Amino acid sequence: MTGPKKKRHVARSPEDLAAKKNLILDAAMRLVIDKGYAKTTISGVAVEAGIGRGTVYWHFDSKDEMFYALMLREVLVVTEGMEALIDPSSPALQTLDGLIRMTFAYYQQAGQLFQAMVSVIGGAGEELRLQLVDLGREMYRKYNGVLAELLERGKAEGDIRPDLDSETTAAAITVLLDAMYLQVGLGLVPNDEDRLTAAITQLIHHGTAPSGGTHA
Amino acid sequence: MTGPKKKRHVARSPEDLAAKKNLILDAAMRLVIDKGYAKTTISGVAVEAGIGRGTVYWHFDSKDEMFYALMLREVLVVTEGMEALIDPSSPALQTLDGLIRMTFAYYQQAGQLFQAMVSVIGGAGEELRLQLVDLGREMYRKYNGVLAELLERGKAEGDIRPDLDSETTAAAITVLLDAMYLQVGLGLVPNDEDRLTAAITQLIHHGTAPSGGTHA
Amino acid sequence: MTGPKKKRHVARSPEDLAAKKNLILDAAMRLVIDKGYAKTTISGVAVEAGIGRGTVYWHFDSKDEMFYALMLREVLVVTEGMEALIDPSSPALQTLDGLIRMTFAYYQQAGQLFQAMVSVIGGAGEELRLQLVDLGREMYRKYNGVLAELLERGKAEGDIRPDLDSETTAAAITVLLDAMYLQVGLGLVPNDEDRLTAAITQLIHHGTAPSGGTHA
Amino acid sequence: MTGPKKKRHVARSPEDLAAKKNLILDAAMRLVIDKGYAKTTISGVAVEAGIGRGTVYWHFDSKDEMFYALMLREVLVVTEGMEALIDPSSPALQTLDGLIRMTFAYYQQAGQLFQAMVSVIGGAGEELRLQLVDLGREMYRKYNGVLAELLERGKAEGDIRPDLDSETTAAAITVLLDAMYLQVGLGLVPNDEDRLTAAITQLIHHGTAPSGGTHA
DNA sequence: GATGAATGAGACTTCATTCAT
DNA sequence: GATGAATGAAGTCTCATTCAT
Repeated sequence: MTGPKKKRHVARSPEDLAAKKNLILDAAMRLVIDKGYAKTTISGVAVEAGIGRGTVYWHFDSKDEMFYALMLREVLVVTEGMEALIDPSSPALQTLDGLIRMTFAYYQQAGQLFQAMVSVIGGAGEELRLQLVDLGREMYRKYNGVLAELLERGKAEGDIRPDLDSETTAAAITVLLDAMYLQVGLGLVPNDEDRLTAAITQLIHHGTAPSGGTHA
Repeated sequence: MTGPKKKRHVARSPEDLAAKKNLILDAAMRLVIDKGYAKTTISGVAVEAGIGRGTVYWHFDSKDEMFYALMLREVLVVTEGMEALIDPSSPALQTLDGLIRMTFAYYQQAGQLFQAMVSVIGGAGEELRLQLVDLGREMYRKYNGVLAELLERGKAEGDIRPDLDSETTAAAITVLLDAMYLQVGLGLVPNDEDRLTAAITQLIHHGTAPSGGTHA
Repeated sequence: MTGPKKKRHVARSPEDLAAKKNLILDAAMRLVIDKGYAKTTISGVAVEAGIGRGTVYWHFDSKDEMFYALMLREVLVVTEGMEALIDPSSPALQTLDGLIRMTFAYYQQAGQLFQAMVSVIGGAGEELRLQLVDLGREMYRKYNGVLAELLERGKAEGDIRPDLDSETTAAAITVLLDAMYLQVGLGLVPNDEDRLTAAITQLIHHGTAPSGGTHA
Repeated sequence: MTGPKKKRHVARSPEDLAAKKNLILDAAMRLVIDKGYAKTTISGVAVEAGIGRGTVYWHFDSKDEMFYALMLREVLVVTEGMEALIDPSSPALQTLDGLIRMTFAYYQQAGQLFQAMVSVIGGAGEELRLQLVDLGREMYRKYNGVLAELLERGKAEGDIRPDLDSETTAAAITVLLDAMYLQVGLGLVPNDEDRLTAAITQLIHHGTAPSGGTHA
């Protein structure tokens, strides 16, 4: 033996285990954002997390299982944040505006999640791919549901046109917010939270027609 | 040589060459849609195209170069289709509606392109990734430009609110159309071209506010 | 410490230690019979034995050492059973017949030992391999010695041809009995103890020649 | 590029391919005899064969598939050699003696096959294991069949006791010859072809009973 | 005494790329 | 022009072994 022995931290309590898992997932998240799923290696994750290669496999059964755990964790963070925003006692329209603003504020996080997820879906094996599509479907369903409910509530409160197709419009708003990240990310639109929120809010509420217009 | 010689097609003219290239790219497109970039191998492309493994390398320098050529080809098909639709002599609003309808009609193709591109971006090396981001940026810029111009023309024609932020709204509409595919693809929204077009058109033109409303 | 403490059995006396060792070896024997040496892991042995992974290493220095201990234990069981059968006061021929019958009765055990041993020899490292070859050599030498002695005694008693090559014949009988397991195990020969004993006994005593024949 | 490029021999004809395959199998056979299946690595085989690691996978789908091909090849060599020996026009007893002598002469080869096969069986995965047991069963069945037929023919020719259990005896002789290798290999019995053949022949023909004896 | 988290060497395998034919 | 055999870098994963608790 020539070199000094490496210190070894051993997780003993369930909390330690969860913390170690999160440590690994943090490293994986950083790498998948930086280089994509395909170029993210278990070896790299171990180095980034400052642990041994085999340790990753002690906490996760396989690369794909690890990435599923990562996506699940991230999705929970985002959806829980969203749900916390809903306040049934305030007007629907106000909550809707808040949701839009929150989504943009979440961009850093939600956008990375979106980016990571398509990357993983693009590179993963058949099984993980299906699981992730399910996960994404669930997340969208929840988001759509919240929005559709808000729109319906807005109708009842007289702030939303009664003939609006709530479900489809909810889906449209969802993707509008989500995918907007792409354009921001590509640098095509300045990342100005106020301007973005204003433009989207205006578009959603009043559309492109002139005020009081009767077009089509 | 002991066995009988195998037949092989020898391309002679430039047209043959281009045709062969397209044959390979067709195979690659099919595979990348089906299994994603990471699981699409040069070997698989050769088999799918019905040619020898080495032949792919006679037509393309590398896997990444081949996928760049593929993405470029697909982007051109979509953007050229879009540009063909612009008719300066008809009202802007009518052209905008046509563009929205066309985009949904293109979904099958544009959606696959979108899907393929994120998969390739997620799996590709640094260089190809940057090139593809550039390509996507260019495509979006073009699409955004066309839309912004239409919106501006609509203002001049009195069909669009003069205070509308044309650029940001154009970007919003672009991603709205693009990303809507995700939800359709996930089966969350029924793939009904008429209903989709109507909902999006309504949203864009009139927003969610009640007709004639004065909501801030 | 946050969780409740797990019960654990603590061996105190030497007997407990030996019992625990045997518990582990039992588990190892089961696994090596079922899946072969290569696919038998320390982890699997620990689970099978119902103890912790690290505990195996408290009782044995290494995987190979553990398997050597296992093979040694099994060999002792078989050879001791054999030696108990020898009764110098009864006729050699009768003892020989008893030995043959006992060997077949032992098949379940001896056959598993044989099977396990070749598996371990096939998968083990150089050192264990040599030790096991030594062990096998020793076992065969003992068995051969007993047989050769019986044959010699049979000659003195007039029941065995005086010109018989006792040593080689003893070796032949040994392998005949041992390897017969393979054919039984492969299902090529019915596992009928009486028929097997009769055929082998006949062959050993009288060969294939017609009774009283003078062939060759 | 710093080093000189390695020469590369490319097999083109089917004969070249078969030769290359055999080259690889030769290397694998040498290694599995020397170190056992578990310690024989694809990497090692490639080095031993003087080719690249990946080349092994061009010719064989997996390690197990390669070893199945190896076992099949070796079994064919041995069984074909055996069958070539059968001459229906010469007396059965003489052919039997020839078969015994041949088997000992084959020991170098057959013994290695036996040794390799148990090693592979001990270390291989479930599927290969079952295939090899099938292969061994087939080989034994063939060998047993030839011997049983010879014994039956010997009965008809009056050289063999008519009450002999041909099938069981054939199985006994087969394993006698096969497993005898173990003892020779262990150095317990001198590898003297003449002495071995004589002892076995004597045992088979006349057993251990005194000439003309009426024991049992 | 006993445990299980942690480790890293090394195995199998895939696949982009090269090149003799 | 076209092919497919050959190559080796690199990735995922297993598992014997160590050691803090």
